[in-house]
Amino acid sequence: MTDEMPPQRYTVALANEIEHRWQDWWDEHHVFDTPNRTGLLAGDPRHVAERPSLFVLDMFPYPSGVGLHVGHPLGYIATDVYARFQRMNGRNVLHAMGYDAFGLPAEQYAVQTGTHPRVTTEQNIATMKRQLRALGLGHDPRRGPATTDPSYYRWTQWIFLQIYNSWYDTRADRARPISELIPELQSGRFPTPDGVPFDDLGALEQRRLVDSFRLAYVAEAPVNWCPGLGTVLANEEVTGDGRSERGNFPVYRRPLEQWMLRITAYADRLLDDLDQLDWSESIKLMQRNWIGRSTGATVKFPVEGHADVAIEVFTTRQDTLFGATYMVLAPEHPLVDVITANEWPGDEIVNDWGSNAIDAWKGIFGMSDPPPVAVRRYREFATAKTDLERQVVAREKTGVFTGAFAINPTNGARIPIFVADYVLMGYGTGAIMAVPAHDERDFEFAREFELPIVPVIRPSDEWLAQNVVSPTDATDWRESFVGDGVAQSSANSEVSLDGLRVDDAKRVITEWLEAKGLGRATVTYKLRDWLFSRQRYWGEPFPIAYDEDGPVALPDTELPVLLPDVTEFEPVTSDDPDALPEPPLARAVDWVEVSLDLGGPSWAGYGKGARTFLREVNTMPQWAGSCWYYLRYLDPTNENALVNPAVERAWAAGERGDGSPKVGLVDLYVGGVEHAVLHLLYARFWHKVLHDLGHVSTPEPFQRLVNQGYILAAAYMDERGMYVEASEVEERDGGFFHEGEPVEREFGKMGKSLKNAVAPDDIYREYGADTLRLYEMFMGPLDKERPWSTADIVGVHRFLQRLWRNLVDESTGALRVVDAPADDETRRLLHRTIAAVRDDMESMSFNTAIARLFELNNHLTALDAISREVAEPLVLMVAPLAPHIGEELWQRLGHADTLAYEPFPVADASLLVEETVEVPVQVAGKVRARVQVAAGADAAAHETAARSDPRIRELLAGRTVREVKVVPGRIVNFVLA
RNA sequence: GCGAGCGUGGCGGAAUUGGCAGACGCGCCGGGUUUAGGUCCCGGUCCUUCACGGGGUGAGGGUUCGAGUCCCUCCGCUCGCACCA
Repeated sequence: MTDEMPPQRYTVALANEIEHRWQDWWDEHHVFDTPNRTGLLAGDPRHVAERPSLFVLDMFPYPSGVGLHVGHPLGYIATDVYARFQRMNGRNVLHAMGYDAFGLPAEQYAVQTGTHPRVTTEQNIATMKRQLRALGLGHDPRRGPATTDPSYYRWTQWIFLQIYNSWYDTRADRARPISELIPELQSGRFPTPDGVPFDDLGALEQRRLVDSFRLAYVAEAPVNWCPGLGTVLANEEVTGDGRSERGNFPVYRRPLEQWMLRITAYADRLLDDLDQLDWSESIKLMQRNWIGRSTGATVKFPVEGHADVAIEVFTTRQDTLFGATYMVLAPEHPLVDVITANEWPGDEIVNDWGSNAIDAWKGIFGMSDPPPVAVRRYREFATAKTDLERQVVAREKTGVFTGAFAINPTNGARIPIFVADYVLMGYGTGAIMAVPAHDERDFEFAREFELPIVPVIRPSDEWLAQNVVSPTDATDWRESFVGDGVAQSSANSEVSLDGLRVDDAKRVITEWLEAKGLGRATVTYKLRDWLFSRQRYWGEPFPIAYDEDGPVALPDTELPVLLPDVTEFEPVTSDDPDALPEPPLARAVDWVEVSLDLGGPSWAGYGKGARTFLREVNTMPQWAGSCWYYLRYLDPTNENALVNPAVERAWAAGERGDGSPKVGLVDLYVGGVEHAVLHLLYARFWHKVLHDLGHVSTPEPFQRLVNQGYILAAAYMDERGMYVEASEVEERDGGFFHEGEPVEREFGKMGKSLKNAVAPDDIYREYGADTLRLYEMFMGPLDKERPWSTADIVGVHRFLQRLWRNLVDESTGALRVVDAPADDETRRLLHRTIAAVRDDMESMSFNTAIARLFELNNHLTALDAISREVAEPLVLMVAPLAPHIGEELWQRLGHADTLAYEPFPVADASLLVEETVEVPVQVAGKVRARVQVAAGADAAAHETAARSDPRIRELLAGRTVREVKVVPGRIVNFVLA
C-alpha cells in the first residue's frame, strides 16, 4: 500500500514526527517563555521585554474528566494564531493557560468513586495539558496556575479579605479600606444607633456598625437550596423547572444566612464603563439588561385608617401619578398583614355593568371569606406556584383585594390596595402604584378586576385613530397607551402637569413630590448582591473565623487557609426540603476549631487576646478562582504580592486599535458566550475593587472580547428518541442508520449529551495537529457557529501536502527552492497575498487568510522551482496557523533558530499597484464588457476606453446616453435615456 | 411577548462596505498516474440554453446610474430576557 508512496511525502506519519520534534524543541529552548520587564520573570535572552506588550487570553478552562473534544480548542487555536502573528509583528506577547479546577464535577466524581478530588483534578489537568500540548499552542509554561494550588488560592483568599476589609464611599464613588471608614464614623458622617458617638459605642455595636458597611457581609437571603445535593446553588445551576442541573433534584427558594458580596455598589460603574470596552453590542446589552438600571421615583401613598403607615412604591412613570387608580403589593410584602382589613368595606363601587365592583375583587377562592382569609389563601396559592407554572400560566392576572384603601397623594382619591403575584418582592419596593391607562400589565389586571382606567396622557393621534377610541374615556380601550404624549387631567391646587410632555411632566412632579416630602427621584437595579458561599468541599476555604458575636477576618499572615484533608468530602444530602445545609468542612472538627490571638481594633472583632474561634465551613463558589486568574498570569510565582505593581503596569500600558489608551488590562479575551453575564460581570467587579484599592492600574480587566462560535456536529436520534453514538452511524440511500436501524439526523453543539463528540487525538492520528489547527481556522468566521465535518479536513491537509511538495522534493527530500528571483507575476501575487493576509490576521479573519495562502500555494504548484524570495515569506505567513510545518520548512531553508520571532512579511506597496486594471463596463446597469485601463487613469480615459470596446460601441449605437457614471478603477456605467 | 443577530450553489463559506455575486475548500463530473481501490495530479462545476442570451443572494416592495450590501413590510432560523413597575 505504501510502497508506491514517495518517501518524503507530507503524510500523517511525517507530520506527527515533525510536530513532536518541534514541540520538544520549543520546550527545550524556552521559545514561549515571555519575559517581564522586571521582577521574577525578567530574564530576557531574546530581548523582547521592551517591545510593546500584548496580553492574549483564553477563558479559564475547567479540566473535565472526559477529555477535550474538537470544539473546545477552537478559541485556543485562534488566540494562538493571533498571538504568534503579533509576536512576529514585534509585540511581546503574553499567552498562557491555567486551570479552573475547583468545582462540583470533581467533587461529584469523588463522591461516586471515593477518589479524593485532588487526585482526580491532577489527573484531569495532566490529560488536558497533554491534549493541548499536542496542538502546538505557544503558551508560556511557567504561567499556568491551577486554582486548587494553595499558592494560588492563597491570593483568592487575600482578595476576599481585601473585599471584606473595604467599604464603598459613594461620595468618592470608589471602595476604600475599612480603616478609613472609622474617622468617618467618628466624625458622625454616618448615623450611629441612637445617635451615640462612635467612640462611645460598645465594642459589639462598633463591630456591627462597621460590618454593615463591608463589601463582603453575612446576610439572610433567599437562595436556591438543593437538599438533594446538600448545597445552595447559583441561579445558573438551576434548570427552568426548578431542579438542579446536576442530579435533577428539586431546588427550593428559602432564606438562609450566607456570604454576600456587595456588587450592587458597582452597578453604575459596571454599566457605564461598558462604553469603553471593545465587546460585541449583544454582550454589552446582556450585561446592561442583567444590571437593569431604571430611573424613576419612589412615592409614598398614605393608607386609610393607618396614620403611621405609608406604602412606598417605585415607578418610572411618575408623570402618570394622577392616573393611579389602585395599588398592588407583592404577596411577600411585609405590609400585607398590617394593612389587610378585617371585613370587606361597605362601599359600593359601581362598575360599568352597574353592579358592585368590590364583589369581583374578593378573590378566586370564594366570596364569603373575610379579607384576612382571602389574602392568606391567595398568598398560599402564589407561593405554591413554581417558576415553571408562572411562565406557563404566563400573563393571566390573579390577585385579591385587601379590603384596604390608600390615598393617591396627588388628588386625594381613595384607591383600593390589592395583593397580586405580578408584582415581585425582589424588585423596586415590592409594591406598585397601578396606572392601567398607561401600563400594559396594570391594564390587563384592571380589566380582569373591573377597576377604573383613567387616561392622564393624551395618546398620539395616530394611536387614537388606529384604535378608534376617546382620548379621555378609556371605556373602549383595548390596550394601554404606553407611548409619549401630553399630560391631561393631572392638576391639583399646587401643581399642574397638563400640557407637558412626559419628560417635563416627570421633572415637575418629582420636584413637587420632593418639596412635599412625598417622594424623591430614585434609581433601581435588577442586579442583586452576589451570593458567595457554597456548602461544598472542593472550593476555597474562607479566611474567616467566628467568635460568639459573628465573623472575624483572619490576618494575611494566616494565609493560605488550607483545605483540610478529610476522607468524607460528600455533602450531607436529604430528601427533606426542611433539612438544613451541612457543609462537609463542618465535619473536619480539628480544623474547624482554631486558637488565635488576633489583636487589633475592637471594631474588627479582634483585640481579645488568644482564644478559640470556629472557622467558616462554607467554601467559595467556582467563580472565585476565575475572577482574577489573568492577574496571576502576569506574576505567577510572586509570594509577596498578588502581582508586582510594576509588572502589572507594564502589561496594562498599551493602546487600543484606534490609538486611544486601553482601559482594560487584557488586550484580547476569547471565550464562549455562555459567560456573557456571570463570569464577565464578577471578574469586572473584582477588578474594580482591586483598582479602587490601588492593586491594579486599569479600571477594567478585558479590553477586547471575542466570543467564538460553537462547533456543531450531526447528532442522531433513534426511534425511541435516544441519541446514538454519531461515529457509528452510516449514511446510505439518502438515509442514516445505526446498527441497521434508521435514525434521524439533527445538528447540535458538540458534546457528550448529544453523543457527537470528536476527540482531537483521533484527528492528530489521522491528519496531524497542523491540519486540525488549519481546519478549525478555515471552517468559517471565528464568532459564528460552524458544523464539524471530518470529511472536509482533507482539503486543508492537501494544502499542507502541496506546500511541502512545492518546497521539498518528495522522493529525495532535497529543497526545491532556488536563489534566482521570482518572475514578475509570482512576485506581485506574493505581495498581494502578504497585504491581504496581514489584514485578515489583524482582524482575526483566519478563514480568508488561509484562502489567500491557498491561492498563492496553488499558483506555485505550476512552477518548476520556487524562488527563495517567495518561499520564505510564504513559510512565515503559514507559521502562525501551522507552526510545526512552518518551523520545519524554515529550518530546511537554512535557518538555525525558531521563526517565532522572525518579522512577519510586509508587502512592498509599489508591487500592489497594477499597471493596468480591468474595469467592468455596464450599459443600463448590466455588465456588458470589461476593458483594460491604466492604473490611476482619470474618468475621461475610462470612458474613452469603454466607448472604444466594439461590443459597447454596438450596444450604444443609435441610443442616447443620458449620463456616464465612472468610478475610476471600479466601474463605467452608461445610463441610457 | 420584548430585544439582538442571521437567511448567498448540493455543503462550509467569500465579496476592500453601494460598484464584475459565488473567492477558497468539500462534494460531484471528466481525464491522467496506478494491476485495481485509495492516495496523488490536471480540467470542469450557480441555474437555464446547442449557442447567442436570459435568470439568480428567504418573499414582496422602495431608494439609486448601479443593491447580497441601504430603507419598508412579511416569512423562517438562532440566541438572550421573560410580569423588572
